[in-house]
Amino acid sequence: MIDTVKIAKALSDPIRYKIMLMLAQGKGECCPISGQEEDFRPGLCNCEFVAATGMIQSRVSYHMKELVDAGLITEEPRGKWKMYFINTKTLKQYCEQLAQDFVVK
Amino acid sequence: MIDTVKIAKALSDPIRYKIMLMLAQGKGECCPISGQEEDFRPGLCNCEFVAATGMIQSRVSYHMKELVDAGLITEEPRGKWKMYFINTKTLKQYCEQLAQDFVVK
DNA sequence: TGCATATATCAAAGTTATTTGATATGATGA
DNA sequence: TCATCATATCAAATAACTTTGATATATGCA
Repeated sequence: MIDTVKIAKALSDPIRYKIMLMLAQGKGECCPISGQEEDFRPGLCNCEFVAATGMIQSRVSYHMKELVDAGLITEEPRGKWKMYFINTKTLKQYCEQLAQDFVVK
Repeated sequence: MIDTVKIAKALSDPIRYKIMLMLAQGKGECCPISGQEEDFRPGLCNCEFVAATGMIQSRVSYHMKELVDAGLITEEPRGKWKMYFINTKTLKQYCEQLAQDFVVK
């Protein structure tokens, strides 16, 4: 069962929302990821957000953790980088839960 | 245009989420509203939440204002009471925006 | 009018979240 | 191994949010 309030809290910060948007767009410029493989998924590393937002690294790290904890993104180590991917499944479940709780009566 | 982050913030408090659930259920016991009229909409007054949650009145009032400001509920004075109604339109727009921002790419 | 009830607002206190700077961990590559 | 780079974690400071108790406003009714 998803934690609707926790997901809402994760989405309730403008910086985290922007990070989510960047992940959804999936356009990275910083780290060497390729898009030719069979199982390619767009992902971005921590330093991508540092570059794009001007925030210091520890601040980005804190927000990434919040998003991971809420299940909105997943992380995957790649060498010394860590790649992040948006988790559309959680977003879908979140919307479905909202619909069930509030709309469908 | 809806403010997605603001709506998420309004939904990110467990008390406000509970209030929303109560409004969606629309089962009031405190104030004299009838369900026979042609244009009847289920609504609840402030004191309903005070009774159901044990919170003091000013606290409920604060949270109702947060929900109203986010557009998640509407309010309507009825004599000395104020009735609240869930605004499913905003919830719908919120979900649509999430889908557009994060899922549809 | 005067009293009771319902809600709003305010300031102060309490709590939680965010930011920063420093330091630690862990991987890479010379 | 050693230096470098990317990320994580921590403690302290700051900022934002929530709660409370007191008071104000407004309506309804005797």
